[in-house]
Amino acid sequence: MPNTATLNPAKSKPPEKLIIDTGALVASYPAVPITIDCVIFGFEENVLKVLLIRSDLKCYEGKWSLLGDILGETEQLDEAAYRVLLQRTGMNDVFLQQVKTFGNPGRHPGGRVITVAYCSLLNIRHHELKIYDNELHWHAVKTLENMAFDHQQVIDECYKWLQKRIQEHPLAFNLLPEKFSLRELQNLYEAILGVELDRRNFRKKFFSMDFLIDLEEYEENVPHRPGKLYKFNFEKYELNKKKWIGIDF
Amino acid sequence: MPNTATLNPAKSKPPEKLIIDTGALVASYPAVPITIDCVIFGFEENVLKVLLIRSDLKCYEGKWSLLGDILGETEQLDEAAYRVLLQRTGMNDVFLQQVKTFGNPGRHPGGRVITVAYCSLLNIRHHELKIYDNELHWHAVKTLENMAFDHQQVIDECYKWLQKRIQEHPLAFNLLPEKFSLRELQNLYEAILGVELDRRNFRKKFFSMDFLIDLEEYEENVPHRPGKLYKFNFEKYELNKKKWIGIDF
DNA sequence: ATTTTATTATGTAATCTTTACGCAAAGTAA
DNA sequence: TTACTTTGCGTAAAGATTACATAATAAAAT
Repeated sequence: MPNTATLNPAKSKPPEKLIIDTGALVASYPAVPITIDCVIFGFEENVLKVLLIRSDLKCYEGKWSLLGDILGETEQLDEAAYRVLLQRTGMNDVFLQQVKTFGNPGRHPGGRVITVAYCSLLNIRHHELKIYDNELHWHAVKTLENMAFDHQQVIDECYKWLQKRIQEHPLAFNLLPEKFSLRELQNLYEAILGVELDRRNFRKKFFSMDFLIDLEEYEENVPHRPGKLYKFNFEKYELNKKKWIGIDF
Repeated sequence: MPNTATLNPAKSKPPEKLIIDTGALVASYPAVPITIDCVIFGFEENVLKVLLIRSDLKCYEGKWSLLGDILGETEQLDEAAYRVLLQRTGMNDVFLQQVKTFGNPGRHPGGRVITVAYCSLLNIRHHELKIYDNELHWHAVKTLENMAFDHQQVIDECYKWLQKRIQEHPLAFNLLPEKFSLRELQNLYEAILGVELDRRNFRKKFFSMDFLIDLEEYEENVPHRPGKLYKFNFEKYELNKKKWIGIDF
């Protein structure tokens, strides 16, 4: 027994009988169908959007649904999420992260189905959609309605996750073109967080973090003075990112 | 169609045929057994501990396992996690939160089992264990070994979650007695984060947050000058907690 | 009773960060 | 040319963090 266990010999009892046939054990467990749902965020015209399709269930006729699929029998969860993305959008180089599992017994009209929600971020401009089955389209996150299943709740949770996460991690750059102006970056933060930020302080903050590479290039075809273009230095970020957040709540 | 959908009528196709029999649909899905595993953290003698039992599988004989159980057929995920906690420890007023779902197809020797990991925090002193089946005991998190399944990985993820979370949320107070000294609070942070903190600045930080209630009571039976006791003002925290974190990474 | 020791409690100065602004320069449109 | 918008740079005040100093209190040792 490891030295870390603080045993109480008077009370503690070892397992009654060890199970040998683990296969029979697992076969005796009730099983539940598992799906993966992808909340795919994009950013266009200064609006945060999410990719949705029409539900193909009669009882949700006309309603919108997340991109999802059944988990393959030998598939990893992450693997399945990347597969859903690839099958439904044709894209495979996209940010993706598990956010939360939803298991309300009544969430699917056909019986219990548990879904693992993944959040994904992509640049709408860079990744042109090539598949349009089931009216696959971008919808503004702020004005969603007519969602099938519990997908409004799933999106709400992923949106909250994104709002928090984008403040502490360089997620924004997955939603922007590779070359972006500081104004575009600020518009993205303002749209996602729903706040107004001071232009000059925002700029100062990002320059002080020192992860932006000045490309010495300028915006084109803008109806005003063109801004400088930057790209994010992911290599430098990986080496220098904050380890210590600090106690504060 | 909602005004938020940016349709491309040339390419977009509605669902081919709507599914009416959702029950048959769900019944056709492959199903996977689901378990809930609870990573229950406690704090004792300035060491972060986790509650474990002996595995009752022959192939993991002598190895340690998280407290878990199969998800009931009509049970919510959170509900099942609270049930596991109550059944295995006799406690029901404990902090609990979903952290991550683990679905590696090879993680269980008896076949595919997906587990939803919950993180739980409790005060070892306040909640005396009353059930000791399967050698239920506290183990120091830092020196774990001989874990069954992928439970080392599950604990690692929950520990990382805790390290981050405790800096931004008042979780610490679930691990401490209701009345605590600032020294105890600091010891807890130092043990969980694995850092040394300056006593004077730590104290200043917590006083400036202004969520500690000075009980005008003092420690007893300590072999030195007794420190003042405090409790955490959860009501005030709920009203005044930070909404805006700030961009920083 | 006095001294020693450990620990609590409070303070302060220097540095860094955040916030709230001001203003000149560059490009577009009247 | 002039007005307008937006970029880009700057600065001063307030606030937060860091590093370190010292007095006060209680227990234990002399």
